[in-house]
Amino acid sequence: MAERSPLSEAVFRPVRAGNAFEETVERLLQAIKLGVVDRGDRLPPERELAPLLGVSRVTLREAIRVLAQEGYVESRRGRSGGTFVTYRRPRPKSADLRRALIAMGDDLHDTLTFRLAVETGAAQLAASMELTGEQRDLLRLRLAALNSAVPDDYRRLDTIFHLTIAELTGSPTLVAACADARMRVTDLLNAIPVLAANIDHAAFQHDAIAEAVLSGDPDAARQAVAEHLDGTAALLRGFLT
Amino acid sequence: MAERSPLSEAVFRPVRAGNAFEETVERLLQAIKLGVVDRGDRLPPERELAPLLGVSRVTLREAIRVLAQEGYVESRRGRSGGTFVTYRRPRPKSADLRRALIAMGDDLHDTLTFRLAVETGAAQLAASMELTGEQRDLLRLRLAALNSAVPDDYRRLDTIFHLTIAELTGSPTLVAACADARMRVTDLLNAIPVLAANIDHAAFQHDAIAEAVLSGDPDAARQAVAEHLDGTAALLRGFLT
DNA sequence: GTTAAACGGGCTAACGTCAGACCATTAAGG
DNA sequence: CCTTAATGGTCTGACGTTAGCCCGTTTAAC
Repeated sequence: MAERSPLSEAVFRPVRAGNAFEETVERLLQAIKLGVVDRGDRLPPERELAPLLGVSRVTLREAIRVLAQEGYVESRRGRSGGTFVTYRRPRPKSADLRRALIAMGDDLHDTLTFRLAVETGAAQLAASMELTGEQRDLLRLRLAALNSAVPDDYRRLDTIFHLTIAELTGSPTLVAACADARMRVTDLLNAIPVLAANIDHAAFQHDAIAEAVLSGDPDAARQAVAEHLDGTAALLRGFLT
Repeated sequence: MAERSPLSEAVFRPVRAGNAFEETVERLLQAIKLGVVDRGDRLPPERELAPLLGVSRVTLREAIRVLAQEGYVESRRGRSGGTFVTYRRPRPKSADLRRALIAMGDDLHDTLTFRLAVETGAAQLAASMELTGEQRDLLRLRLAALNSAVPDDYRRLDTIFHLTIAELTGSPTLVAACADARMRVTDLLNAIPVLAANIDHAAFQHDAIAEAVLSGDPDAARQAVAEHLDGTAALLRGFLT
């Protein structure tokens, strides 16, 4: 009789996360923090971006205004003007991390679980598909970029590598889900120092993931992603104790 | 430079699927068609449901009005009144299925891929967790209900069984993702006749899934779900040729 | 039998959002 | 150098959405 149950909660959950303005800010932040648009890059012109986001130009501009005030972007007028990303990842501080972790509360388990599910699912599927030459090249390219990243660019290229796996499945919904999942841990990851030892370890795992996907070994791909994400999850949970 | 790429598309996709009214209709249809609220069940009172959906009562009532016109629900006033589900799954017609399949177009691959990813991910995770006695009982209960379902109730209880797996992970986001994925194939599944042979085969697979989850065998759980969903996917794709 | 609680049904005034037109600024192209 | 295209910046009028209040109906509780 539709008592209060997780199923009801899943279906009777909010239809929208906030008002159009807030959601637009959030989405632009996602693009910036995930590094889909890098520092110095230009956002699409307002007249293109607004319809892409399904929002009026007025609303989009309000969102941009806030981001400009917060120092994420800068707008320039005139031909070959536009809105440019100025965001710099802040220096990681473990105090930030603790605060962010505590702020997430119960959502931490939800977030990490969801991320593990969608990313392992994506890797498994990507590895079980017939990939075109272009797709293989793309994955290799992204892996190489990640492996030769300077520390400042590391998180950004790591994100893009992970999303590339999802991209290979050809499911836009799955890519979006992985992007959302990643976004929910971005602030946490950005607060973790990028240490050489960690990078080496991660690089090893990234190679394993790419290798498994390219050689068409679904189980190995899933396993490699699971181990990789479990490492991050354990690291984060460790800060909570 | 943020060219047109799957990554940009993922992050510069619409912030909302439609207006509040349309999304509310869609969500209520989800609740009804997935069978979270069964025929004869009452929806939560408008004054409770509106805030749950994050929408004003006016908007909710407009959505309900449409659903009432379409014959999905009926409202009664007075104490112990409310809005009651009257929806009956229509007789499956293969013409409906063809039409629905063609209408989905490219979304079919996206939908099936996404569903496979999230449901296998959920099963894998559920099987790798320490389940409480209550959780184990819940899963057994839902499996038993499904196995003794009359044909009319079959799809509904099948949906609930699948979502129960996701529920075990304790991740509301993952449950929501599975519910969304399921919703996107509901119309297709409802257009497939419920044949005894298919049910038997599915029952076998459902047992395998539950068994794997309960005995804590992640790989078997994932595998069983994958086989189960691949069967459905193949069936659907078969109708397209 | 009376009362009060729990519903759906309907108003209104304020606010958010939209589409579209127009202005201001800058640099590319001729 | 001048023109024009491409951008951000601004305004207006219409529409969707909201919060809050009150009404009408039904029935459970007393």
